[in-house]
Amino acid sequence: MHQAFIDYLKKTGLNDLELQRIEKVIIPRKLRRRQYLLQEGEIARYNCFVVSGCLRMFHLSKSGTEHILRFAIENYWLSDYESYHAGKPSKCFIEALEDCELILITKEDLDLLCNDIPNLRMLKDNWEVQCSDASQNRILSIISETPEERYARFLQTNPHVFNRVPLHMVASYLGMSRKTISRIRQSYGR
Amino acid sequence: MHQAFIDYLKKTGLNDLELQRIEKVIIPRKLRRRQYLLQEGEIARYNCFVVSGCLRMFHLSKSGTEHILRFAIENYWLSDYESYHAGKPSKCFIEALEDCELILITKEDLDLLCNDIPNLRMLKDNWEVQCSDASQNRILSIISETPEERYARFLQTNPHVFNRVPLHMVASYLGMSRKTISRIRQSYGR
DNA sequence: CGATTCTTTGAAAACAGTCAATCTGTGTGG
DNA sequence: CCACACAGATTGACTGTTTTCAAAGAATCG
Repeated sequence: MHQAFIDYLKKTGLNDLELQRIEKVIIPRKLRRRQYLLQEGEIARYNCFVVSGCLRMFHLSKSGTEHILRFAIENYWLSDYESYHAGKPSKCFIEALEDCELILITKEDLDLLCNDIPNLRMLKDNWEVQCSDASQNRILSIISETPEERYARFLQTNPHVFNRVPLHMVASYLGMSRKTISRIRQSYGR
Repeated sequence: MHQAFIDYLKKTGLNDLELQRIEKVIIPRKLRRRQYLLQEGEIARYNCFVVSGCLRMFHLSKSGTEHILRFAIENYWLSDYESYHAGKPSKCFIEALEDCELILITKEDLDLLCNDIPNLRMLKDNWEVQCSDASQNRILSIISETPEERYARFLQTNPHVFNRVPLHMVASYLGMSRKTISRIRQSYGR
């Protein structure tokens, strides 16, 4: 099942020997809708590549409200990197929104592999750069734009996510109530 | 003047040879209050280490409002990493809020050095992890907390920044108006 | 078809933003 | 040393928007 993962790696120019080393340590995992990959308090030991499916990472406040920090779909990497990097208990949950096929790698294995395989390291560095750019843009969006603008930006930037997740989760991701997102759609279209 | 920078590097266990290599390529730079290190449209060619002083990076919206993306004080690294990594024109400004002493390194030089000096690479990786953790927490804070809570969190997490920058910039960083931040202080103390 | 999940909607209340004026403290130059 | 300018902080009245809560309407799935 993890052929998609291999293909993804091959695009980056890894040779067969390197591929074999990677295949030795990866852990394929299936998740059904509503299953959790990570729960609050656990340590995120794995970085997770999404072969198929869709997940969300969210935080649960004391008052019981969920706040979505990220979505992940095919070809995304996902983990609670704060927990992953520091080895501390996570403050978040990661939940499958659809049935998922995932590839897990422990931080130890991935770090070792990255030391020996420059192309893999590049891949990882690129992903991290992408993430940090996305974070910065998201921060700017939240502090500077109106709800309308944020909605429009999300729709434009993440159409593939938008079409797969319930609207109230988009609202949660954008930091607005579902009432507000409904109102926007009314005037803004769709 | 860049002795502080050398000391900072030494703490990470670099040897003298490595230090010499680094010293060859760094560019000391002084900025006076209100001077810009980077302006919108320019490419962020440098990563910048703050020896002394305080800076802000902000975005200027079409309507003329400034939105602060980050502050930097002593021992922080700073750049518009979106521009820095991709070599694209920046959407932001970086401005000195006080007279500053900085150490600049071009991306090319830093990348080369990091390839040869594992300790330096670790240093850089650590900084990036810190940044991404901070971003994630900031996002969570904005989408899940009330202005009061965000204010309190900033006060607690960044007291050294808080005491050095004008209040309306804290407001801008937190994504609220100065009216709101004033109101909070009235009830919340100070 | 029944049950669950998702989306919209209404009315009331809470809240934050705008604008403009005032107040404060700092520092500069005459 | 004083006067003035300047940047920063607070305040008030008003406006507009968002949240809350709850309930009803759609849509989807087994």
